Amino acid sequence: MLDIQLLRTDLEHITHKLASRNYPFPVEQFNQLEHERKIVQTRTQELQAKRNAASKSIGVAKSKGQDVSEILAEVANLGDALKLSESKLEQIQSELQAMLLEVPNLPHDSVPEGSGEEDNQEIRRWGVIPAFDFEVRDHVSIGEGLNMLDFETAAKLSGARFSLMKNNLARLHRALAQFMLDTHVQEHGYIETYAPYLVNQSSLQGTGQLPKFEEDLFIVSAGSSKKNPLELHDHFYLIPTAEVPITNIVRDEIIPLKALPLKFVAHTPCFRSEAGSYGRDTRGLIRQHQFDKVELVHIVHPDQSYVALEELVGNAEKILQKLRLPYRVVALCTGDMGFSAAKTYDIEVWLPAQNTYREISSCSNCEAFQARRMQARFRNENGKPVLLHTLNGSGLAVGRTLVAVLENFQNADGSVSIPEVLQPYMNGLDRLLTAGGK
RNA sequence: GGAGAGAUGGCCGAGUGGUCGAAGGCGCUCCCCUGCUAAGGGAGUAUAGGCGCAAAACGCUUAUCGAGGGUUCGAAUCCCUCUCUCUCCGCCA
Repeated sequence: MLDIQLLRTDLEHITHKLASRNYPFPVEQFNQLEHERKIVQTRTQELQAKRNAASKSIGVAKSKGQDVSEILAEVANLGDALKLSESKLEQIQSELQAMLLEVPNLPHDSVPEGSGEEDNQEIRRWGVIPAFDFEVRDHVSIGEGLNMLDFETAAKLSGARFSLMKNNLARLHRALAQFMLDTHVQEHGYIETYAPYLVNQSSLQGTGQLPKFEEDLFIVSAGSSKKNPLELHDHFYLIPTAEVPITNIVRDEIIPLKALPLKFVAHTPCFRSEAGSYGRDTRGLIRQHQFDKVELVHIVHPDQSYVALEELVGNAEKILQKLRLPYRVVALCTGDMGFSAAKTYDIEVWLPAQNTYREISSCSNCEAFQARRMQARFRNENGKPVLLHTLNGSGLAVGRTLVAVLENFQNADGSVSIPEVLQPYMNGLDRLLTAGGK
Protein backbone atom coordinates (compact mmCIF):
# COMPACT_ATOMS: atom_id res chain seq x y z
CA MET A 1 0.00 0.00 0.00
CA LEU A 2 1.22 3.46 -0.82
CA ASP A 3 1.44 6.21 1.76
CA ILE A 4 -1.76 8.23 1.40
CA GLN A 5 0.25 11.33 2.37
CA LEU A 6 2.24 10.89 -0.82
CA LEU A 7 -0.92 10.81 -2.86
CA ARG A 8 -2.20 13.93 -1.16
CA THR A 9 0.97 15.95 -1.65
CA ASP A 10 2.51 14.59 -4.84
CA LEU A 11 -0.34 13.12 -6.84
CA GLU A 12 0.89 14.05 -10.30
CA HIS A 13 4.30 12.48 -9.88
CA ILE A 14 2.83 9.31 -8.34
CA THR A 15 0.29 8.96 -11.12
CA HIS A 16 3.06 9.23 -13.66
CA LYS A 17 5.14 6.54 -11.95
CA LEU A 18 2.17 4.22 -11.70
CA ALA A 19 1.45 4.71 -15.38
CA SER A 20 4.91 3.32 -16.14
CA ARG A 21 3.74 0.04 -14.71
CA ASN A 22 0.52 0.09 -16.65
CA TYR A 23 -1.61 1.16 -13.71
CA PRO A 24 -4.01 3.99 -14.45
CA PHE A 25 -4.60 5.65 -11.10
CA PRO A 26 -8.17 7.00 -10.81
CA VAL A 27 -7.13 10.58 -10.10
CA GLU A 28 -10.55 12.20 -10.27
CA GLN A 29 -12.24 9.60 -8.12
CA PHE A 30 -9.46 9.97 -5.57
CA ASN A 31 -9.66 13.76 -5.48
CA GLN A 32 -13.42 13.63 -5.14
CA LEU A 33 -13.24 11.19 -2.24
CA GLU A 34 -10.48 13.14 -0.53
CA HIS A 35 -12.47 16.34 -0.85
CA GLU A 36 -15.51 14.70 0.73
CA ARG A 37 -13.39 13.03 3.37
CA LYS A 38 -11.97 16.29 4.54
CA ILE A 39 -15.38 17.93 4.92
CA VAL A 40 -17.09 14.97 6.55
CA GLN A 41 -14.21 14.13 8.85
CA THR A 42 -13.94 17.68 10.15
CA ARG A 43 -17.68 17.84 10.73
CA THR A 44 -17.75 14.46 12.46
CA GLN A 45 -14.92 15.35 14.78
CA GLU A 46 -16.54 18.64 15.70
CA LEU A 47 -19.74 16.86 16.63
CA GLN A 48 -17.80 14.27 18.63
CA ALA A 49 -15.95 16.99 20.50
CA LYS A 50 -19.25 18.68 21.32
CA ARG A 51 -20.74 15.46 22.62
CA ASN A 52 -17.66 14.63 24.67
CA ALA A 53 -17.69 18.06 26.30
CA ALA A 54 -21.39 17.83 27.12
CA SER A 55 -21.06 14.34 28.55
CA LYS A 56 -18.21 15.44 30.71
CA SER A 57 -20.14 18.36 32.11
CA ILE A 58 -23.08 16.07 32.85
CA GLY A 59 -20.78 13.89 34.85
CA VAL A 60 -19.35 16.85 36.75
CA ALA A 61 -22.80 18.34 37.44
CA LYS A 62 -24.18 15.01 38.64
CA SER A 63 -21.33 14.49 41.04
CA LYS A 64 -22.16 17.86 42.56
CA GLY A 65 -25.80 16.88 42.77
CA GLN A 66 -26.90 19.54 40.30
CA ASP A 67 -29.79 19.29 37.86
CA VAL A 68 -28.64 18.07 34.42
CA SER A 69 -31.85 18.28 32.42
CA GLU A 70 -30.77 21.47 30.71
CA ILE A 71 -27.55 19.98 29.34
CA LEU A 72 -29.37 16.81 28.39
CA ALA A 73 -31.82 18.82 26.32
CA GLU A 74 -28.90 20.51 24.60
CA VAL A 75 -27.38 17.26 23.37
CA ALA A 76 -30.68 15.63 22.57
CA ASN A 77 -30.46 16.32 18.85
CA LEU A 78 -26.76 15.67 18.56
CA GLY A 79 -27.04 11.90 18.43
CA ASP A 80 -28.72 11.53 15.06
CA ALA A 81 -26.56 14.07 13.28
CA LEU A 82 -23.45 12.46 14.71
CA LYS A 83 -24.47 8.96 13.75
CA LEU A 84 -25.21 10.06 10.20
CA SER A 85 -21.92 11.87 9.92
CA GLU A 86 -19.98 8.97 11.38
CA SER A 87 -21.41 6.40 9.00
CA LYS A 88 -20.83 8.69 6.03
CA LEU A 89 -17.20 9.10 7.09
CA GLU A 90 -16.79 5.40 7.53
CA GLN A 91 -18.14 4.78 4.07
CA ILE A 92 -15.73 7.28 2.51
CA GLN A 93 -12.77 5.91 4.46
CA SER A 94 -13.47 2.36 3.40
CA GLU A 95 -13.83 3.43 -0.24
CA LEU A 96 -10.47 5.17 -0.02
CA GLN A 97 -8.96 2.15 1.67
CA ALA A 98 -10.34 -0.18 -1.01
CA MET A 99 -8.88 2.07 -3.67
CA LEU A 100 -5.46 2.13 -2.00
CA LEU A 101 -5.36 -1.65 -1.57
CA GLU A 102 -5.56 -2.05 -5.35
CA VAL A 103 -2.69 0.27 -6.16
CA PRO A 104 0.64 -1.44 -6.92
CA ASN A 105 3.97 -0.36 -5.48
CA LEU A 106 6.01 2.44 -7.03
CA PRO A 107 9.02 1.27 -9.03
CA HIS A 108 12.43 2.27 -7.71
CA ASP A 109 14.33 4.82 -9.81
CA SER A 110 16.83 2.18 -10.92
CA VAL A 111 14.13 0.02 -12.53
CA PRO A 112 14.27 0.06 -16.34
CA GLU A 113 11.17 1.48 -18.02
CA GLY A 114 9.26 -0.90 -20.22
CA SER A 115 5.95 -2.52 -20.91
CA GLY A 116 6.73 -6.23 -20.79
CA GLU A 117 9.19 -9.10 -20.66
CA GLU A 118 11.07 -7.92 -23.76
CA ASP A 119 12.15 -4.74 -21.94
CA ASN A 120 13.82 -6.54 -19.04
CA GLN A 121 17.52 -5.88 -18.65
CA GLU A 122 20.06 -8.66 -18.45
CA ILE A 123 22.51 -7.96 -15.62
CA ARG A 124 24.93 -10.90 -15.77
CA ARG A 125 25.40 -14.49 -16.91
CA TRP A 126 27.08 -17.34 -15.12
CA GLY A 127 28.21 -20.79 -16.21
CA VAL A 128 28.87 -22.57 -19.46
CA ILE A 129 25.96 -23.72 -21.56
CA PRO A 130 26.44 -27.47 -22.03
CA ALA A 131 27.05 -28.85 -25.49
CA PHE A 132 25.47 -32.24 -26.28
CA ASP A 133 26.59 -34.65 -28.98
CA PHE A 134 23.17 -36.27 -29.06
CA GLU A 135 19.59 -35.10 -29.42
CA VAL A 136 18.62 -33.44 -26.11
CA ARG A 137 15.38 -34.53 -24.50
CA ASP A 138 13.12 -32.46 -22.29
CA HIS A 139 12.62 -33.31 -18.61
CA VAL A 140 9.29 -35.03 -19.24
CA SER A 141 10.78 -37.45 -21.69
CA ILE A 142 13.79 -38.02 -19.44
CA GLY A 143 11.72 -38.52 -16.30
CA GLU A 144 9.21 -40.84 -17.95
CA GLY A 145 12.08 -42.71 -19.59
CA LEU A 146 13.53 -43.34 -16.15
CA ASN A 147 10.07 -44.53 -15.06
CA MET A 148 10.18 -42.01 -12.25
CA LEU A 149 7.89 -39.24 -13.45
CA ASP A 150 4.22 -40.01 -14.04
CA PHE A 151 1.73 -37.37 -15.12
CA GLU A 152 -0.98 -39.86 -16.10
CA THR A 153 -1.35 -41.23 -12.61
CA ALA A 154 -1.18 -37.70 -11.16
CA ALA A 155 -4.08 -36.75 -13.43
CA LYS A 156 -6.02 -39.72 -12.12
CA LEU A 157 -5.33 -38.72 -8.53
CA SER A 158 -6.03 -35.03 -8.90
CA GLY A 159 -6.24 -33.67 -12.42
CA ALA A 160 -4.21 -31.58 -14.80
CA ARG A 161 -1.15 -29.64 -13.57
CA PHE A 162 -0.20 -32.18 -10.93
CA SER A 163 2.72 -34.57 -10.92
CA LEU A 164 3.79 -37.82 -9.35
CA MET A 165 7.46 -38.56 -8.77
CA LYS A 166 8.78 -41.92 -7.73
CA ASN A 167 11.93 -43.66 -6.70
CA ASN A 168 15.21 -41.76 -6.91
CA LEU A 169 13.63 -38.83 -8.69
CA ALA A 170 11.38 -38.20 -5.66
CA ARG A 171 14.47 -38.53 -3.55
CA LEU A 172 16.42 -36.13 -5.73
CA HIS A 173 13.57 -33.65 -5.36
CA ARG A 174 13.83 -33.99 -1.59
CA ALA A 175 17.62 -33.78 -1.77
CA LEU A 176 17.41 -30.47 -3.62
CA ALA A 177 15.20 -28.92 -0.97
CA GLN A 178 17.44 -30.19 1.84
CA PHE A 179 20.54 -28.94 0.08
CA MET A 180 19.03 -25.48 -0.41
CA LEU A 181 17.85 -25.24 3.20
CA ASP A 182 21.21 -26.38 4.56
CA THR A 183 23.13 -23.93 2.39
CA HIS A 184 21.03 -20.95 3.40
CA VAL A 185 21.06 -21.85 7.09
CA GLN A 186 24.70 -22.88 7.39
CA GLU A 187 26.41 -20.57 4.90
CA HIS A 188 24.10 -17.57 4.57
CA GLY A 189 22.89 -17.19 8.15
CA TYR A 190 19.14 -17.65 7.69
CA ILE A 191 16.78 -18.74 10.45
CA GLU A 192 15.06 -21.96 9.43
CA THR A 193 11.28 -21.86 9.82
CA TYR A 194 8.37 -24.21 9.52
CA ALA A 195 5.15 -22.31 8.92
CA PRO A 196 1.43 -22.89 8.19
CA TYR A 197 0.38 -23.81 4.66
CA LEU A 198 -3.12 -22.48 5.32
CA VAL A 199 -3.38 -18.79 6.10
CA ASN A 200 -6.10 -16.26 6.78
CA GLN A 201 -7.25 -13.33 4.74
CA SER A 202 -5.31 -10.75 6.74
CA SER A 203 -2.01 -12.42 5.95
CA LEU A 204 -2.74 -12.41 2.22
CA GLN A 205 -3.76 -8.80 2.36
CA GLY A 206 -0.56 -8.04 4.23
CA THR A 207 1.70 -9.33 1.47
CA GLY A 208 -0.51 -8.03 -1.35
CA GLN A 209 -2.17 -11.13 -2.83
CA LEU A 210 -5.55 -9.90 -1.61
CA PRO A 211 -7.86 -8.25 -2.43
CA LYS A 212 -6.78 -8.07 -6.04
CA PHE A 213 -5.60 -11.56 -6.93
CA GLU A 214 -8.05 -13.86 -5.25
CA GLU A 215 -8.62 -15.87 -8.43
CA ASP A 216 -5.01 -17.09 -8.28
CA LEU A 217 -5.57 -18.74 -4.90
CA PHE A 218 -7.13 -21.93 -3.59
CA ILE A 219 -9.69 -21.53 -0.82
CA VAL A 220 -10.42 -24.27 1.71
CA SER A 221 -12.99 -24.69 4.43
CA ALA A 222 -13.95 -27.41 6.88
CA GLY A 223 -15.65 -30.46 5.39
CA SER A 224 -18.84 -29.93 7.31
CA SER A 225 -19.38 -26.53 5.70
CA LYS A 226 -22.18 -26.67 3.18
CA LYS A 227 -22.05 -23.07 2.13
CA ASN A 228 -19.85 -21.29 -0.34
CA PRO A 229 -16.49 -21.05 1.46
CA LEU A 230 -16.25 -17.33 0.70
CA GLU A 231 -19.40 -16.65 2.68
CA LEU A 232 -18.02 -18.45 5.67
CA HIS A 233 -16.07 -16.81 8.37
CA ASP A 234 -13.83 -19.79 8.89
CA HIS A 235 -12.15 -20.33 5.55
CA PHE A 236 -8.45 -20.48 4.80
CA TYR A 237 -6.32 -19.98 1.76
CA LEU A 238 -3.58 -22.35 0.63
CA ILE A 239 -0.35 -20.39 0.49
CA PRO A 240 0.77 -19.47 -3.05
CA THR A 241 4.28 -18.96 -1.63
CA ALA A 242 5.95 -19.12 1.78
CA GLU A 243 6.47 -15.37 1.42
CA VAL A 244 2.95 -15.04 2.85
CA PRO A 245 3.28 -16.80 6.22
CA ILE A 246 6.94 -15.86 6.69
CA THR A 247 6.65 -12.15 5.95
CA ASN A 248 3.52 -11.94 8.09
CA ILE A 249 5.55 -13.06 11.09
CA VAL A 250 6.18 -9.35 11.68
CA ARG A 251 2.61 -8.19 10.98
CA ASP A 252 1.36 -5.89 13.77
CA GLU A 253 4.73 -6.10 15.50
CA ILE A 254 7.28 -3.52 16.57
CA ILE A 255 10.73 -5.07 16.20
CA PRO A 256 13.60 -3.79 18.35
CA LEU A 257 16.31 -2.12 16.29
CA LYS A 258 19.01 -4.51 17.46
CA ALA A 259 17.03 -7.53 16.20
CA LEU A 260 17.43 -6.36 12.59
CA PRO A 261 17.97 -7.65 10.03
CA LEU A 262 15.79 -10.76 10.25
CA LYS A 263 16.52 -13.41 7.64
CA PHE A 264 14.17 -16.37 7.35
CA VAL A 265 14.21 -19.41 5.11
CA ALA A 266 11.38 -21.90 4.68
CA HIS A 267 10.72 -24.91 2.50
CA THR A 268 7.02 -25.25 1.71
CA PRO A 269 4.68 -26.44 -0.94
CA CYS A 270 3.00 -23.64 -2.88
CA PHE A 271 -0.48 -23.77 -4.36
CA ARG A 272 -1.61 -21.69 -7.31
CA SER A 273 -4.78 -21.93 -9.33
CA GLU A 274 -2.94 -20.69 -12.45
CA ALA A 275 -6.14 -19.03 -13.59
CA GLY A 276 -5.41 -17.09 -16.73
CA SER A 277 -2.47 -19.24 -17.76
CA TYR A 278 -4.46 -21.75 -19.79
CA GLY A 279 -2.34 -23.24 -22.52
CA ARG A 280 0.93 -21.94 -21.09
CA ASP A 281 3.54 -24.48 -20.03
CA THR A 282 1.01 -27.29 -20.04
CA ARG A 283 3.73 -29.90 -20.50
CA GLY A 284 5.83 -31.02 -17.57
CA LEU A 285 6.74 -29.62 -14.19
CA ILE A 286 7.16 -25.97 -15.12
CA ARG A 287 3.70 -24.73 -14.13
CA GLN A 288 1.88 -26.81 -11.53
CA HIS A 289 -0.97 -26.27 -9.08
CA GLN A 290 1.33 -27.61 -6.37
CA PHE A 291 5.09 -27.16 -6.25
CA ASP A 292 7.80 -26.91 -3.63
CA LYS A 293 9.87 -23.82 -3.09
CA VAL A 294 12.58 -22.73 -0.68
CA GLU A 295 11.80 -19.14 0.13
CA LEU A 296 14.06 -16.42 1.52
CA VAL A 297 12.66 -13.44 3.41
CA HIS A 298 14.52 -10.42 4.74
CA ILE A 299 13.03 -7.96 7.24
CA VAL A 300 15.34 -4.96 7.30
CA HIS A 301 16.01 -1.34 8.20
CA PRO A 302 14.86 0.92 5.32
CA ASP A 303 18.42 2.16 4.79
CA GLN A 304 19.59 -1.38 4.15
CA SER A 305 16.97 -2.80 1.82
CA TYR A 306 18.84 -2.36 -1.47
CA VAL A 307 22.00 -3.84 0.00
CA ALA A 308 19.83 -6.69 1.24
CA LEU A 309 18.34 -7.20 -2.22
CA GLU A 310 21.78 -7.79 -3.70
CA GLU A 311 22.62 -10.18 -0.88
CA LEU A 312 19.37 -12.04 -1.40
CA VAL A 313 19.96 -12.50 -5.12
CA GLY A 314 23.51 -13.60 -4.40
CA ASN A 315 22.26 -16.21 -1.94
CA ALA A 316 19.89 -17.64 -4.53
CA GLU A 317 22.59 -17.59 -7.23
CA LYS A 318 24.91 -19.52 -4.95
CA ILE A 319 22.59 -22.53 -5.15
CA LEU A 320 22.80 -22.62 -8.95
CA GLN A 321 26.57 -22.16 -8.83
CA LYS A 322 26.98 -25.08 -6.46
CA LEU A 323 24.78 -27.18 -8.70
CA ARG A 324 26.80 -25.95 -11.71
CA LEU A 325 23.67 -24.87 -13.55
CA PRO A 326 24.13 -21.98 -16.01
CA TYR A 327 21.91 -18.97 -15.42
CA ARG A 328 21.46 -15.27 -15.97
CA VAL A 329 20.16 -12.49 -13.76
CA VAL A 330 17.60 -10.10 -15.19
CA ALA A 331 16.28 -6.81 -13.80
CA LEU A 332 12.57 -6.67 -14.45
CA CYS A 333 11.25 -3.55 -16.16
CA THR A 334 8.46 -1.41 -14.74
CA GLY A 335 5.77 -3.17 -16.77
CA ASP A 336 6.80 -6.71 -15.81
CA MET A 337 7.13 -6.39 -12.04
CA GLY A 338 4.79 -7.93 -9.51
CA PHE A 339 2.22 -5.95 -7.55
CA SER A 340 4.17 -5.46 -4.31
CA ALA A 341 7.67 -5.01 -5.68
CA ALA A 342 9.66 -1.79 -5.96
CA LYS A 343 12.47 -3.66 -7.68
CA THR A 344 12.80 -7.25 -8.84
CA TYR A 345 15.62 -9.42 -10.13
CA ASP A 346 14.67 -12.68 -11.80
CA ILE A 347 17.15 -15.50 -12.00
CA GLU A 348 16.70 -17.59 -15.12
CA VAL A 349 18.25 -21.02 -15.46
CA TRP A 350 19.34 -22.54 -18.76
CA LEU A 351 17.00 -25.24 -20.08
CA PRO A 352 18.64 -27.11 -22.97
CA ALA A 353 15.42 -28.62 -24.33
CA GLN A 354 13.83 -25.19 -24.60
CA ASN A 355 17.12 -23.70 -25.73
CA THR A 356 16.46 -20.72 -23.48
CA TYR A 357 16.66 -19.33 -19.97
CA ARG A 358 13.59 -19.85 -17.77
CA GLU A 359 12.67 -18.17 -14.49
CA ILE A 360 13.70 -20.14 -11.43
CA SER A 361 13.77 -17.37 -8.83
CA SER A 362 12.28 -13.95 -8.37
CA CYS A 363 13.84 -11.65 -5.77
CA SER A 364 12.05 -8.46 -4.81
CA ASN A 365 12.47 -5.50 -2.53
CA CYS A 366 8.98 -4.41 -1.51
CA GLU A 367 10.30 -1.48 0.52
CA ALA A 368 7.53 -0.38 2.95
CA PHE A 369 4.68 -1.48 0.67
CA GLN A 370 3.91 -4.72 2.51
CA ALA A 371 5.00 -3.29 5.87
CA ARG A 372 2.40 -0.54 5.59
CA ARG A 373 -0.34 -3.08 4.88
CA MET A 374 0.89 -5.25 7.75
CA GLN A 375 1.72 -2.43 10.17
CA ALA A 376 5.13 -4.06 10.56
CA ARG A 377 7.48 -1.65 12.26
CA PHE A 378 10.70 -1.33 14.18
CA ARG A 379 11.76 1.09 16.88
CA ASN A 380 14.27 3.47 15.35
CA GLU A 381 17.30 5.23 16.78
CA ASN A 382 15.00 7.77 18.51
CA GLY A 383 12.67 5.14 19.89
CA LYS A 384 9.91 5.90 17.39
CA PRO A 385 8.07 3.16 15.49
CA VAL A 386 8.88 3.25 11.78
CA LEU A 387 7.80 0.96 8.94
CA LEU A 388 10.21 -1.81 8.03
CA HIS A 389 11.28 -2.86 4.56
CA THR A 390 10.52 -6.40 3.43
CA LEU A 391 12.17 -8.51 0.76
CA ASN A 392 11.55 -11.98 -0.56
CA GLY A 393 13.01 -14.30 -3.11
CA SER A 394 13.03 -17.92 -4.16
CA GLY A 395 16.11 -19.79 -3.19
CA LEU A 396 14.99 -21.69 -5.33
CA ALA A 397 11.86 -23.16 -6.88
CA VAL A 398 12.52 -26.85 -6.23
CA GLY A 399 10.50 -28.33 -9.10
CA ARG A 400 12.05 -26.07 -11.70
CA THR A 401 15.52 -26.76 -10.32
CA LEU A 402 14.80 -30.46 -10.72
CA VAL A 403 13.84 -29.78 -14.35
CA ALA A 404 17.12 -27.94 -14.86
CA VAL A 405 19.15 -30.76 -13.31
CA LEU A 406 17.42 -33.41 -15.45
CA GLU A 407 17.94 -31.49 -18.66
CA ASN A 408 21.46 -30.14 -18.07
CA PHE A 409 22.87 -33.38 -16.65
CA GLN A 410 21.25 -35.81 -19.07
CA ASN A 411 23.34 -38.46 -20.77
CA ALA A 412 23.02 -40.10 -24.19
CA ASP A 413 21.86 -43.39 -22.63
CA GLY A 414 18.89 -41.71 -20.92
CA SER A 415 20.49 -41.66 -17.50
CA VAL A 416 21.04 -38.45 -15.55
CA SER A 417 24.20 -37.57 -13.63
CA ILE A 418 23.66 -36.26 -10.12
CA PRO A 419 25.43 -32.99 -9.28
CA GLU A 420 28.26 -33.59 -6.85
CA VAL A 421 26.81 -31.41 -4.06
CA LEU A 422 23.64 -33.51 -4.05
CA GLN A 423 25.33 -36.90 -3.87
CA PRO A 424 25.71 -36.84 -0.06
CA TYR A 425 21.95 -36.39 0.09
CA MET A 426 21.46 -39.38 -2.24
CA ASN A 427 23.44 -41.87 -0.20
CA GLY A 428 26.38 -41.38 -2.57
CA LEU A 429 24.43 -42.15 -5.72
CA ASP A 430 25.93 -40.39 -8.76
CA ARG A 431 23.45 -41.28 -11.49
CA LEU A 432 19.74 -41.85 -12.05
CA LEU A 433 19.19 -45.10 -13.95
CA THR A 434 15.94 -46.45 -15.35
CA ALA A 435 13.88 -48.02 -12.62
CA GLY A 436 11.83 -51.16 -13.02
CA GLY A 437 8.27 -51.78 -11.90
CA LYS A 438 5.12 -49.75 -12.15
C1' G B 1 -17.33 -31.51 20.11
C1' G B 2 -18.81 -30.37 25.71
C1' A B 3 -17.85 -27.35 30.40
C1' G B 4 -15.34 -23.29 32.50
C1' A B 5 -11.71 -19.05 32.96
C1' G B 6 -9.47 -15.12 30.57
C1' A B 7 -7.56 -10.99 26.76
C1' U B 8 -6.00 -3.63 29.70
C1' G B 9 0.20 0.54 27.57
C1' G B 10 7.30 -2.00 25.95
C1' C B 11 6.28 -5.79 30.20
C1' C B 12 3.47 -6.98 34.88
C1' G B 13 -1.01 -5.46 36.88
C1' A B 14 -5.43 -2.36 39.17
C1' G B 15 -9.84 -0.62 37.47
C1' U B 16 -18.12 -3.11 37.20
C1' G B 17 -21.33 3.58 34.05
C1' G B 18 -18.85 10.05 34.50
C1' U B 19 -13.17 14.60 35.71
C1' C B 20 -9.97 7.25 32.77
C1' G B 21 -5.48 7.37 27.61
C1' A B 22 -6.23 4.65 32.07
C1' A B 23 -3.69 3.72 39.48
C1' G B 24 0.69 1.12 41.02
C1' G B 25 5.10 -1.53 39.76
C1' C B 26 9.05 -3.00 36.30
C1' G B 27 11.82 -1.32 32.24
C1' C B 28 13.71 2.93 29.55
C1' U B 29 15.35 8.45 29.12
C1' C B 30 16.92 12.92 31.52
C1' C B 31 18.22 15.54 36.04
C1' C B 32 19.80 15.78 41.36
C1' C B 33 22.55 13.49 45.35
C1' U B 34 26.85 10.44 46.29
C1' G B 35 34.86 10.19 46.11
C1' C B 36 33.65 5.18 43.21
C1' U B 37 30.00 1.33 43.50
C1' A B 38 25.43 0.09 45.77
C1' A B 39 21.30 2.65 47.46
C1' G B 40 18.21 7.20 47.24
C1' G B 41 15.27 11.66 45.31
C1' G B 42 12.75 14.26 41.12
C1' A B 43 10.77 14.66 36.12
C1' G B 44 9.39 12.32 31.68
C1' U B 45 7.89 7.92 28.90
C1' A B 46 1.53 4.74 23.83
C1' U B 47 -0.07 4.59 18.73
C1' A B 48 -2.65 6.18 14.47
C1' G B 49 -5.36 10.09 12.16
C1' G B 50 -7.66 15.07 11.11
C1' C B 51 -7.46 20.46 11.16
C1' G B 52 -4.32 24.95 11.76
C1' C B 53 0.85 26.86 10.60
C1' A B 54 5.49 28.13 5.10
C1' A B 55 7.22 24.63 8.73
C1' A B 56 10.39 21.16 12.71
C1' A B 57 8.54 22.46 17.14
C1' C B 58 3.74 23.62 18.56
C1' G B 59 -1.71 24.35 19.20
C1' C B 60 -6.72 22.38 18.80
C1' U B 61 -9.13 17.81 18.05
C1' U B 62 -10.67 12.49 17.03
C1' A B 63 -10.04 7.32 17.59
C1' U B 64 -7.88 3.17 20.12
C1' C B 65 -8.38 -1.19 26.96
C1' G B 66 -8.56 -8.68 21.72
C1' A B 67 -12.15 -7.53 17.00
C1' G B 68 -17.00 -6.00 15.41
C1' G B 69 -21.92 -4.47 16.67
C1' G B 70 -25.57 -2.63 20.48
C1' U B 71 -27.60 0.14 25.02
C1' U B 72 -26.56 5.26 27.02
C1' C B 73 -25.96 12.26 27.11
C1' G B 74 -21.56 9.30 28.52
C1' A B 75 -18.64 2.40 28.05
C1' A B 76 -12.16 -0.51 29.75
C1' U B 77 -16.70 -1.27 32.83
C1' C B 78 -23.47 -3.38 30.79
C1' C B 79 -25.61 -6.61 26.40
C1' C B 80 -24.79 -9.54 21.66
C1' U B 81 -21.52 -11.88 17.93
C1' C B 82 -16.70 -13.35 16.64
C1' U B 83 -11.31 -14.35 17.26
C1' C B 84 -7.47 -15.99 20.23
C1' U B 85 -5.26 -18.04 24.94
C1' C B 86 -5.57 -21.27 29.25
C1' U B 87 -7.86 -25.54 32.32
C1' C B 88 -10.84 -30.07 32.43
C1' C B 89 -13.52 -33.92 29.48
C1' G B 90 -14.15 -36.32 24.60
C1' C B 91 -11.85 -37.34 19.85
C1' C B 92 -7.36 -37.50 17.15
C1' A B 93 -1.56 -37.95 13.75
